[in-house]
Amino acid sequence: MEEEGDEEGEEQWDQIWNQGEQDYVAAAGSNTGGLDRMALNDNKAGMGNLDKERINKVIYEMSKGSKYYENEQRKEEQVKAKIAAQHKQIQSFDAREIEKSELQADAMLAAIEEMRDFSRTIVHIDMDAFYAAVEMRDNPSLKNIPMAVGGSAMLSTSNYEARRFGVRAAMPGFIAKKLCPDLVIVPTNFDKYRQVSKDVKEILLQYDPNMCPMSLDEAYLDITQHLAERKNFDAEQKTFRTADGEQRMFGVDAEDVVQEIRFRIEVKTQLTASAGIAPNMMLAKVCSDFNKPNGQYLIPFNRQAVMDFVKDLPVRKVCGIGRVSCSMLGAMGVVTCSDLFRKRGLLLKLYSAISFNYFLRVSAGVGSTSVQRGDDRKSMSTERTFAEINRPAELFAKCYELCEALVEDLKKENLKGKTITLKIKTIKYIVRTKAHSLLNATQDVQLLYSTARDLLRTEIRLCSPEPLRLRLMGVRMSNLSPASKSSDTQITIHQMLKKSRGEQKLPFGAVVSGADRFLSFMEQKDPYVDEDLPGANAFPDEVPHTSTEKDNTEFICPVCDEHPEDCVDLRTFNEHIDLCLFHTNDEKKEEKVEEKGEDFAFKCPVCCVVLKSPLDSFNAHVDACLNRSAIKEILSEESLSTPRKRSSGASPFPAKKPKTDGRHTLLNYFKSPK
DNA sequence: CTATGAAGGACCC
DNA sequence: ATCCAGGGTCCTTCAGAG
Repeated sequence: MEEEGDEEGEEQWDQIWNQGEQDYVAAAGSNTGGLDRMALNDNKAGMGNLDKERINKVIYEMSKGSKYYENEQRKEEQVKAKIAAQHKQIQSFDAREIEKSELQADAMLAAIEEMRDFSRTIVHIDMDAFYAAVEMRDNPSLKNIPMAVGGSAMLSTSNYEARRFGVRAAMPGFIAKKLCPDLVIVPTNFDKYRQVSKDVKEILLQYDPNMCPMSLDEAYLDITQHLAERKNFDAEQKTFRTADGEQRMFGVDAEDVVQEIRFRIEVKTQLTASAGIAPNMMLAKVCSDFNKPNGQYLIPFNRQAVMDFVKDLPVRKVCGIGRVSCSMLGAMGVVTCSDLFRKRGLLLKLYSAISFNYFLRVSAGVGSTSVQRGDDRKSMSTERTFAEINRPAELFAKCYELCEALVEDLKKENLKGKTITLKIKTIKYIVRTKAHSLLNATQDVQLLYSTARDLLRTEIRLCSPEPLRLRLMGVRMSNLSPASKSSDTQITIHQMLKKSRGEQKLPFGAVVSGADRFLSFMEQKDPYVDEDLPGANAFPDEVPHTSTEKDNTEFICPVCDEHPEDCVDLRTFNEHIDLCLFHTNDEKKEEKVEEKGEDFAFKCPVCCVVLKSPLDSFNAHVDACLNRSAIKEILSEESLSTPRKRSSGASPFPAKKPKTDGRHTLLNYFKSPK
């Protein structure tokens, strides 16, 4: 979107350009109960102060007392504490230190100046109120009325009518409705936006084949090459016509080219775009916001022009300096980019090298000039907000759902990953993440779930005997690598279990737990068993009276991995899980494993070897077994090329292994000569 | 002492 | 009556491993 939700520029910044400091001071307005981060926080010109006050008041009235608001207050306190700590630190510096730092900073600045580059013409294109504009285009009845795209929980963007009421992106729909009772909220339609985005991209690619899209509605271009070639264009190559046949010819300068781009976008999509033209990406981005909507702005390609532009530019306008940084900087009197320079001595001492370098570059108006498409993605995730869930069984079920969804996405892009992160948000909006890395990357639902489930289980236990009350759960996969061809043909644990199910008695260990089966009949969708299971519709509280037959093999507890005999239906099963969670601590569990050591053997579902190792080791073993190609790489020998054929006598795993170094034992084993 | 993984945040759209 | 998203990236800090 062209605005971040808490800020935007609708008209030229004339009135707001020098307003940074006032904004900062005024932000702690009385209407928001002193909570800066709740305020409308807008820079919009053309909105009377009265309106602003009213809007902030409505937002505050709607928010105060809510769990959300309380959490915002908590976060606000944290920021205040950070600022206080910073203040204390500042006071500990003496003037000479600062002077010394200034000299150092000047040296760095000289290096930055060295790298200043005016040779590239960078353009940032930004579609105006993109989602809203698309919806209005496709449904003219939405034009001229305040509307927004999103849901009652959150708006993605709003049209300009709605913005007059203070309705904007990143605002929950129910508050927006309060601000503007006539507001029409239409649901997002990403497929449509993607299509429009594609149409726009097609145009942009003609000006820069390496064009770099940042999202559906914005992109960076380097039109240097195009400008050079354009000099030899004939009239026809610079002429475009509207749908009505009205034609227009464009010039050869950067501004002409951008006019042309925007013209073509509008002809093709009936949507307007704004653009910024500058010697680097940082400036181009700021510029595209300058004459929004449907405008463009160019910063002349010389040092003086850049410095003039940057002089009074509020740091908040710079991409990368957000709400928190802005108030931290504001607390030491830094509001504009030139303030960054003035306070360079202080900043050097206060911030990390990376941050400080970034600040210096901003102060000098220096930014990146290479619009390289970022390489491959780093992570993939799914998360969902829901009405409170606190029953463990339901939490595990949600977790499984998310894992399934994530795996589906991973497979779409043919990716596998090593690190699994569970994200939870409590009903108090407290966010926590827990991560665990596997030995080898995987794409397998069961493996993903078994890991995520363990993380979730730990969290549930952590707050025991209180229930874990969540409003959001998410699963992320990182440490990604392409799922190789060999892994396409690799035997999945799914298939493996299907095969071995008949002859194998439980336990399978942690890799395939009871939760899987439990979930599978809850969802009427069994991951690896074809037969129908009882109680398909029984979740969570309804007892499947239709099945009186006692088949407790299906009730395998995701906590203790056992199938307790007293579980005859879902109700008793849920009770068991609760009991298990709240009365079994980790020590007990480990004792159990220890105790049962001898008869508690796991049979690897992949290589069929029986392992008498702790659960952790067993998991590690299966990880390894599942990824035979990886093993091959480690080995590059013949001995384990067909792990499944190994005789049961020769375990591919050290029989007894201290579980503390489980992570590397496997590797060591493979490396060491037999 | 350093390279690394986990956890937590800030930011962006 | 309802009562603040979801998909990413990058940076910082901390702790334990090598």
